[in-house]
Amino acid sequence: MESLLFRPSLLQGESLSNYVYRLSKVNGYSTSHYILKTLGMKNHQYYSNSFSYDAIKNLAILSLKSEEELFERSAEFYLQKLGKQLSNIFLIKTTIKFCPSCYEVGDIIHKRDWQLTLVHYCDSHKVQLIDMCQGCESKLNFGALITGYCPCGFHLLESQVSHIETGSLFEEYQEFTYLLLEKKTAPFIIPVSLKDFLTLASKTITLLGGMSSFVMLDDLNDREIPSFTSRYQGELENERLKLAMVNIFWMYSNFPSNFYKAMDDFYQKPYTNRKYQKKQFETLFENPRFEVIQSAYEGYWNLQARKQNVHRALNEKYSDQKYNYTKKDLIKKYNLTRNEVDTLWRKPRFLKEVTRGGNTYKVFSAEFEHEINEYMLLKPHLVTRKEVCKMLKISDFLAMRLVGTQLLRCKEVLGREGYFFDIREVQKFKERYNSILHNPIFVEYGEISAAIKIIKLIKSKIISTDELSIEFLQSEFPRYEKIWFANHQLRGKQVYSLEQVRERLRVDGKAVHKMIDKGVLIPFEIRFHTESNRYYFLKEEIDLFLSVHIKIADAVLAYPVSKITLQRWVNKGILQNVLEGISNTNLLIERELKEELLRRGYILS
DNA sequence: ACTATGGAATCCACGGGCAT
DNA sequence: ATGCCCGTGGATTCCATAGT
Repeated sequence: MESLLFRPSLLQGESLSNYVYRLSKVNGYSTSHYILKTLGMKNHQYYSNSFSYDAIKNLAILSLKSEEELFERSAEFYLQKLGKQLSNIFLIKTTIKFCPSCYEVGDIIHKRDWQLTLVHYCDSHKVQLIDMCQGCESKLNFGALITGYCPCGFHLLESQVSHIETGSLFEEYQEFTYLLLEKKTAPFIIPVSLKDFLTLASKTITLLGGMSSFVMLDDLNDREIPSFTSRYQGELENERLKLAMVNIFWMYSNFPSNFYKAMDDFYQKPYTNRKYQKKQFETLFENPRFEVIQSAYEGYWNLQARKQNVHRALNEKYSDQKYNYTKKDLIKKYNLTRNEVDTLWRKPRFLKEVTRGGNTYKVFSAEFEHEINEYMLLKPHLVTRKEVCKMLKISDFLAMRLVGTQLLRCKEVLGREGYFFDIREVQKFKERYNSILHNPIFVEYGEISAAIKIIKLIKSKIISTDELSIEFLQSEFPRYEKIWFANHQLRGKQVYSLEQVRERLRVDGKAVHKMIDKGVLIPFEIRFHTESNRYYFLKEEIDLFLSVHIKIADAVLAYPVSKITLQRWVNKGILQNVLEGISNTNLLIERELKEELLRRGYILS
């Protein structure tokens, strides 16, 4: 194989197919057929500017050019640079775009960069590229450029030229893309390479697809941003792709203001669509380069979460993606001892079974992780029962009584047996109730038992500390005593089952269980041999509970105060919500409410 | 000017009914 | 028990108004 007689130099930006076309022309061939045959190329490769390694090698001999500089002009240059995935989206092969002004001059009919769907105008003439026949509106291929005619008979030289609008966002966008093509990086939110920008664009379109355009382009009637995930669609709708690309560019300019505007619109999409698109977009953040966008994006969802506009599950997605922990995981993460971890593994409710490699393992379910967190916070404050006795100056026996009556709560210490207490709770108990515990007036009522009962009444806000006079106790105490502690045996007592309590309180069974867990209701627990625990409640106790508490909705009817104000008082801690963390209903203590209303002058005595 | 409050509007999540 | 649907409660924001 020998070199050709005439070997023109490569022109600025021309595609390799364009060069082969010129090479044939200057050497006097009527078509490119001869050269293509010599190179070992098929016609469709020529049309799509796809040159194999062998073809380029042969062309280098024919033209006396280096293989590198030839390769750079082929579509494979971008295929190599962007990878297959991005090329599939952004590199057009079967159809072409052309510049009518370039075409008139005749030398350059096709440029390599015009194969990219992000380029829409010719940088030397500032003219919009044409991608379809203006006679029949069908797509054009490279063959049409060579012959000069669309198969319908329309002459390409008769194409109308439209100049780019100066000062438009579209112009700004195109200048940016040419900067990307010329240089390695261009300034964007962060300095981006072509590949970075296309990655960003390919993910972003999942958000924008289907939304109405943020940018006005006068030559487009249809203002819905197209999705170009389907390459076929993308090629057919090249003009609309322009709209998509400019919108993507718009979304990240004036960052993050426009970004948030776009996110707001995205949020209006139906949830079922949104959740998949969201997931798709988030794969962008696998690349750490887009950290700035990620933090703005997460900021947006956090804001929505604060507004209660998104599901909690969506919001928590960022905080913890781990679902299960192995023993090793926990030891490492929380610096636990093996003993402590083993204790956790003895609690079936924390554990899940997973199958890995055909074996079944027990793992710690991350949904209970907060319990470990609480334990870690509690750990430094734990004291033994002996220390509690010292602090409160009480006997070991009384300490056990306080535990039995739930006035002091035992804490579990992982990996250790025995009774442990939170020193802060003990301290609080000491400040509030130690004087009562040691008050001589309870001697009359059976000493310690009476003191415990009274503390319990105060804690339940049934009586206040001001009322602790001898006279009061003599007159009122037996009644309360009867209600709360008369006899721990249920025989002969009127009781409610859990089901009945549920009905009386008008709440769900789950809520009752939560109330038991949180100590709001204190049940009698009866353990049957064959069944799980059954709960019973004293009828009087439940009736009392109902009579001393009031729902916000009922309070609004009973007192001259608005729902919102009561909600605010609860939020500020002015009023206590006894169902906090249990139900979404606020249940107030009516006595507390009345006092507050009186204090603020909402009601008179 | 600043704070507290109420009303309207809006969202999500829960509770409860119902079917399975 | 579990899943689904629907009504409703609470949280939040914006806006207007009253009181200081």
